[in-house]
Amino acid sequence: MALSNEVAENAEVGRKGILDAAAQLFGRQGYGAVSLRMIAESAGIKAGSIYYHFASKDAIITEILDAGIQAVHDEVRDRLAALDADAPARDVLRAVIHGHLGALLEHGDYTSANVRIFGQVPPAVRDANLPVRRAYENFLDDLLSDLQTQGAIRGDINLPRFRLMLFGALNATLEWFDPQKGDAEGLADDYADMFLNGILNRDGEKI
Amino acid sequence: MALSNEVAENAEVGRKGILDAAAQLFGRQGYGAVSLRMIAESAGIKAGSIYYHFASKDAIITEILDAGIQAVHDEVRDRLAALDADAPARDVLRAVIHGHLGALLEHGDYTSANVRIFGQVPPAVRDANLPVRRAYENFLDDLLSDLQTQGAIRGDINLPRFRLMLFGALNATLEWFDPQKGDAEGLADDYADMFLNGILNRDGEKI
DNA sequence: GTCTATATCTGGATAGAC
DNA sequence: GTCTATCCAGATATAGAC
Repeated sequence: MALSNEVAENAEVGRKGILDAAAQLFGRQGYGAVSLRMIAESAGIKAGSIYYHFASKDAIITEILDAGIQAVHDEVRDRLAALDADAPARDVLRAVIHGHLGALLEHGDYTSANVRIFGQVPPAVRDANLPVRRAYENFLDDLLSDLQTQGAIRGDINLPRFRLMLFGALNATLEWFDPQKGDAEGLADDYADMFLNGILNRDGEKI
Repeated sequence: MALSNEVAENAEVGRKGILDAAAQLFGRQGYGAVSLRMIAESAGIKAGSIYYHFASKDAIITEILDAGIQAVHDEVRDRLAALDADAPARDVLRAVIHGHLGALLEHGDYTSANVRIFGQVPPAVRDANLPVRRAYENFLDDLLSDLQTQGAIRGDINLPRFRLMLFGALNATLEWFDPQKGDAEGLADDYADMFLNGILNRDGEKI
């Protein structure tokens, strides 16, 4: 009986256990600071065993990076799908911001690992992640383009530049926001308000 | 004659040569990817010689991080000082954005190194950089607070949160903007416009 | 599928000659 | 102030037992 139990326990670690442990460590400590020994210990196995599942450290990173983008893309897509077909532009943009920020701050080590370590990995690994990134960028650019054509977004806004600005601001929240202490949805509300309406007081114009 | 020339050449490398080489490499490749041997080679000396000037790799980083923040702080302060005393809030905020972005993108390896590697260095090094960061943050918070009291910034804007959002968006430009190809001042104009006025079309409200 | 043991390399750091 | 030579710790990765 002991044998079959041990086998079952070992089998549970496996590939996913390594990926989960690695994603958590990379997201918190960065690419260079995390060794295969640390990943192995966190996953409950020995360092050498990792090579049964992955060919290299970079192979692990590559998979984590792709999963991270995909999770954000999926979350944003789902929130948009939940809207009414005739939802106003404000709600569409809010859904994007809430989805992106929610995936980043609340769901998961893969998304935060992606944001944190993408700039630190070797160029070859970065290149491998580009197709998935591009797909998400194109998805958003199409959406924004529609909103601008409809007249909801000002015509003089440079859309790719706005997207880069938005991503920069949203992704940077990882560096200081703690979802345990603060309210991620409230943060998304504040950000959406600033992006959509600006910070200047317009009382003078309205009156 | 040869002797004195050689001494002069060697003396020119020294402390500053090491810092400059290190800042450039760190800013481009990240903390973990840059070794002391690489820094030494780029500075034109051997790795062992670095320890005449610095006690450790972290001592080099610490100095670069402080210089980076200070350069941005100085640039923003100077641009504000160049304004008329009764300059409108729009111009004050524009000066901040132009100064921060200008220091980041055009003047120097130290500022970009700071943004790129701050999240990668050991905690002790990060802590050492905090006082200089805090000083810049407090400087901006005081400025924003004045503008809000005057009624220029909407009363319901959470100022520390706006500052974090602003920094996130501005600092992220390092990841994609190339000042050789694009116009940094034009970029600052676009960003300032989006932050101050928002991206939504307001024609309907005005008419 | 995981273990132990180890090969190989590269990193930061030190000592002493010049 | 810089060089050469070297120590030592820690990294990725491999080989073969179980």
